[in-house]
Amino acid sequence: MAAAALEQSKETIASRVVDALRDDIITMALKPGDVISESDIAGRYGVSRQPVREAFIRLAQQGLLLIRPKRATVVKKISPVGVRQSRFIRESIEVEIIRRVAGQPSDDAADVLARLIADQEAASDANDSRRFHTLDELFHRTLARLAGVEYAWQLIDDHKMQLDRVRYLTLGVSSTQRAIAEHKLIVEAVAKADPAAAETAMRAHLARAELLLNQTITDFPDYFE
Amino acid sequence: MAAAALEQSKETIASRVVDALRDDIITMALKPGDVISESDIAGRYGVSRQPVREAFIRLAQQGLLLIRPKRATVVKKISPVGVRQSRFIRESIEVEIIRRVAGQPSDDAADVLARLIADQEAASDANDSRRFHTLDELFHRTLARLAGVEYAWQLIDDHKMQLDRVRYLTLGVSSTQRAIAEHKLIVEAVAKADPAAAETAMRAHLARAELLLNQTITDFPDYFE
DNA sequence: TCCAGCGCCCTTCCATACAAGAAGGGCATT
DNA sequence: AATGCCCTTCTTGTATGGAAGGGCGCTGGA
Repeated sequence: MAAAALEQSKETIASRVVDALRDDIITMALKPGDVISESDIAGRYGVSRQPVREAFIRLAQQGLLLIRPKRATVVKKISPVGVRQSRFIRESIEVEIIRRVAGQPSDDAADVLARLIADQEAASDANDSRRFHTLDELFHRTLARLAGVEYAWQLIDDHKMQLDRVRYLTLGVSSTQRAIAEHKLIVEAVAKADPAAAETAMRAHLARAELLLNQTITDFPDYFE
Repeated sequence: MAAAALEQSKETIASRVVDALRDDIITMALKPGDVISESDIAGRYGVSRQPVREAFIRLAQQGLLLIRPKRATVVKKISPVGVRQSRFIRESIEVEIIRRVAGQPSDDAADVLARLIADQEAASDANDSRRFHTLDELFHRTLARLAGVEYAWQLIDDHKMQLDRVRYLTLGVSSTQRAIAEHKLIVEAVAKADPAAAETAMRAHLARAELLLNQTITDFPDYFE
């Protein structure tokens, strides 16, 4: 794991440590089950234990770390049950969002979404799966904005980190072509102002995460509870 | 505000402070906009600044406090937009839950729910609005359990704190009779295994929170952004 | 060979001291 | 009288030392 010096630009040391650790966890530089300690991380980044401790608290609340008092702090293993329930939450909210958007589509909704899909195709052609992932996220976030509940997306974002770890393990595996086709189906339904079709398309799209999860559990059993 | 000594039973000092402060905030002993400081609370409870500081961090992440670096820490005012979006999230999830429960009702589902409603009627007759509120929460939580997504309720619970502050301001005002009637409608739909009717009933039930919010904003404008 | 007890080492937790920034009031200058 | 500067006094942020407790291995006995 890269003991890179923290970027000196941010506000407090504690928040820099939070960002650095979260990135390490999501990118699997810190693996589920890894044991870390305050003094360990403190020494690695050349800061005192106090800001590291506060970073641990924040990340523990986000479900990425597990602080076992007087014992140790470990990178939380991924809970299949938790991931499935996160997916349930996401599906509930995104279905409600797509119903709203398709029910009362704004004038430029379809245009904006179509443009995003075009970008995704470009990223797919360039085999840039990292960028594709970013655009995929932006697509869903844009839907939330169009429904007037962008704040709700922040919630999904928080609880999506678990699934993001799974996704990172399978970067390049997932079929971008298929995801794009599904996005197109969703946008078509929005253009036709057909909420029922939009809901069906969205559920089908999100259902693929279940397959991804099952595949990953068999590939990396040690990372799961 | 009562400077009661923290209950000595819990785990760490920090977690005790968290519980005490959260309770003070939700019950409006600490009002939105109130300025507090680490040393202030530390002196009040007879502990050092450190655990108080960690409690502040946790509560800030839950959206109850706002830490303004080097300046002060204030009890967050209630954001109407935030409350509405929390309600959107809750409605999305609870609708999905009730659809599941009504779609594939377990044998004893209706029985369990009917028993809860009976308790609510007892609490209502006794004018025990505090207990009624607890039972109301248990009703919804039970639905989540029946749908197999109890974890999802924890999420709602976190984001419900804002609305709980609103609710506390209007304790006794809300019509318990009406809420009970709505609960009965929901259970009837579940008993009939009619997801569409259950969804309609649930949406109607949750829609009342909007009225509560608007009423409270006009009654206590200082507590809102 | 097995097992119980003890002690070392590691962890997180708490207390205290110091540093750095922000804000407001008083004072001097214009 | 008005305005700009400084200084005092808050606040939160960071560093460090010790306290409390759990885990694990060694050691002594049976």
